[in-house]
Amino acid sequence: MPRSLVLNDPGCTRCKLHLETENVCEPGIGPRRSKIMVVSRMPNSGSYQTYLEAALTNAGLDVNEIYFTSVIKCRSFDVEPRKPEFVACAPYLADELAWVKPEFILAFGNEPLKELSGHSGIMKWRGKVIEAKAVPGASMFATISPAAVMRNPRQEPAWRADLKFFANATKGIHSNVASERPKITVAWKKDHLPLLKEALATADTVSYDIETTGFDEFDPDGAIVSVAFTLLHRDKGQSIEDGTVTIWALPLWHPQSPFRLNWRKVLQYVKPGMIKPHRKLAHNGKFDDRWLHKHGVPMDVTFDTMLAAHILDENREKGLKPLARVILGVGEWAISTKNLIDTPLKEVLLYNALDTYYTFLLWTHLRKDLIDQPRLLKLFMRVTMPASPLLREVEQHGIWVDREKLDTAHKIAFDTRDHIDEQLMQWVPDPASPGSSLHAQSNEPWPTKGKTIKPVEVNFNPSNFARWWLFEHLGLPIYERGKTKADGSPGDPSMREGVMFMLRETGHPVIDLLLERAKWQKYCSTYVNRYKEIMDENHRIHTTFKIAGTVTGRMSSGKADDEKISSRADRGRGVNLQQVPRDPFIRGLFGAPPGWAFIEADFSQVELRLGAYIAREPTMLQLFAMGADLHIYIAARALGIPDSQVTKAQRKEVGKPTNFGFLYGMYPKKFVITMWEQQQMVYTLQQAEHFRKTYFREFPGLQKWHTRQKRIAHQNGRVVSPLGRIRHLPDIYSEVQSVVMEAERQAINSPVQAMGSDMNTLSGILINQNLKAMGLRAHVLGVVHDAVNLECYIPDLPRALPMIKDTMENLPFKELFGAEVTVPIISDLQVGSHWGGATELTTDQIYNFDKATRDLILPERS
DNA sequence: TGAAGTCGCGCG
DNA sequence: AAAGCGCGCGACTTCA
Repeated sequence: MPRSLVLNDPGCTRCKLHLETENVCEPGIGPRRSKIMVVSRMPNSGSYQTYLEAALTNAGLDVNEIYFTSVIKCRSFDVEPRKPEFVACAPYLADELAWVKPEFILAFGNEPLKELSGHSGIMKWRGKVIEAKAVPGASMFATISPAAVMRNPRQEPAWRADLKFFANATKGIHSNVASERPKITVAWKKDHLPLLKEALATADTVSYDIETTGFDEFDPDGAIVSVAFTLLHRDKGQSIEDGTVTIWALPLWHPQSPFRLNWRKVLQYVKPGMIKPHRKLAHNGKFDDRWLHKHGVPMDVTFDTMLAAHILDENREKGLKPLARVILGVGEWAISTKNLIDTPLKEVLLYNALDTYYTFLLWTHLRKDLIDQPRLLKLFMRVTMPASPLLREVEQHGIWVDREKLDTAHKIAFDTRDHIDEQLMQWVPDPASPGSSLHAQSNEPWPTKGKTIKPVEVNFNPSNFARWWLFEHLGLPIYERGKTKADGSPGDPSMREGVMFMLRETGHPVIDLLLERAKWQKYCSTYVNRYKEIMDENHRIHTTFKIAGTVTGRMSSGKADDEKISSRADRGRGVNLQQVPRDPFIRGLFGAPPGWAFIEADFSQVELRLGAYIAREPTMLQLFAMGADLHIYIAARALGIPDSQVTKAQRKEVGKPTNFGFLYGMYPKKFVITMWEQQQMVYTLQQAEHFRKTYFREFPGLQKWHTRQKRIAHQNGRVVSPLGRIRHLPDIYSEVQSVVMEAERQAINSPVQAMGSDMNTLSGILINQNLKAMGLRAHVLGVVHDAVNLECYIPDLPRALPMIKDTMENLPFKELFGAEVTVPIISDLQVGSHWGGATELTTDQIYNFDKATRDLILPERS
């Protein structure tokens, strides 16, 4: 039905915003039939508009030819527009779009993106050409809003690159086709292969990338579709800039490839060339290296552009495409489909080759940035880069699972959960007439699904059913609610553990059952079931580490990104091996195969030691010098008991949270909560305040250090760890106080966490090197923030154990980083057949490892 | 049915 | 007024 255009309606009362503004329903500004439309979230204020126009002009656009408008039409700073407001405003923008009919649309921020394209997630969609759902045929682009850039100036370069990209596109300039680059040589025929091999073998630098099919390199159907190289040749003494750059592509398993049937042989043929150049560049090379190793090419990246970009700026996007956009000003070159097999070979090769070329160009930029920061360069070359081949090995090797134990645990976990469910069912009423049940405390009817009348199913996980059942039907009190909903209605009643502890006081028997059930449910779903699914034929489980996954330099572990796509029936083999429950019921499922021993080597209290060292806190340093255990020390004081009476559980549940909490800026209120939730111990706020004061009086260096870190963060916008790792803290300049305070706490935490994780990574690297140099039969199995796990052939334990301990306790800080570490670093070794329940060895047992010790810790394997 | 957001908990 | 940090993932809900 035709509808007249209503570009603006000053009398609009469609949502509450009209009450909050002087100017109801502001129309856009600019000429009708503009080729370009810019859409913000709300009408821009004068200063934003000025800033925005200057930036657009700078990008090469004529602002007089642009139509500026917004999704929300009423400008208000007091009321946050929510769903109803967006719904109310939508028709106005739709009218404007129909009226102006732009060819190019630029959306600023997530809401305009969503309104115009239906997609959410501005960081994912920025910088791409997106189909504008509202205007068929128009090209749409999105980037972050000028407001976000003004709040956080570090975003500015990338934002300006986005604007430039957009401006070029409106003029028909596409940097991906216009950019000058060497022509790509494709090895189409057998005769070409010697040329490629020779070119590789004589290259100074090779940038490489593979295209693959299948899920991971273990997939029996997995194959390498193609491989490409960008090569740098230079004569002696010639600079990198003056060298000769060539690009090559080699089709392998692709259906149109001439080498489809003998792709493995072809790969083997060029292999000597591939591994010859001393500098090997790749973007996330660990992935390619895993595949190449699997297919007999021992390739290991020496300069990874993803890792370099991350160490230089841990907050930025690290994908090849966003980096190419921001650093090189290159637009999209990706082929549209992810299905390489159905994509014409020529396209695949072009894409593959350009990946290597842009990786190469990125390297020329990133290496300069690193050379400008020598400390960061050292850290990069000595820790970050060597971590890539180490973790490549670790991921390939996997960790051994005791299959029989796993089967038993699986059965126990599911049986236990199901048994608890049966008991809980006694409290569940007849769905038809819940009110008439014996236990009913209310007449509220059984809940239904969303807006339908379909009844929800019984579900004891936190769900609509469980909340209704617990808080309506059984009438238990609501102590806590979740976040207020978008429409302003109160959040759902919380069912978290801490709340359940409080509900215990009601004496209702379902509470303990629910608490117990939650534990077993998690065991079932997250652990035993997953482990069973992903265990390979050698009873091993594999993870994927992210070297550039955290802002502090820690490694993270889990599934690879492409394993997370939920549309895939098989959801990948990866699993997080850094969050295996300490309960021996789960942790004890992992271990070393028969004939081998499992070793967990962890740094004792390392972050606390480093905190004391970095803060130069005299009392703590003295206690550590005396060999004290500060977690026991502080747990005893919090609990009001002698040191000797502190149990392992109390050390973990009271000592650690208290030390780390206060070290990193925790306040008394949270201490009270922690004591209650960990120990069900009641501290009053006054007692907690007193305890905290006592803590800081006892360790006076901490307060000064906190002040120092805050000052540094405010002055420099960043903090630096003793080994040179940088944490940028743009939020320190926020106008919102709570955001600033968060950044201040991060300024305190980051150097400590960064140094601990870099030490741990370095340990893994050096231990692995030493194992190889000594010819020991042992493998690193994983890194867990302050621990390195290994498996070792039992006869080699006497030589491996002392080396591991020595390596960790005597890291070459001075030689590698020029740092003088003045706190004792201690490594504790636990050895056994399995991870959970391994025995901690004394120093004497480690350095004089004998049969008696072996029989003690590995009784069934001696 | 998939995508996105929230909650809660596992680890350090 | 509000205040440990760093992660990954499964279950649930809502929305298109």
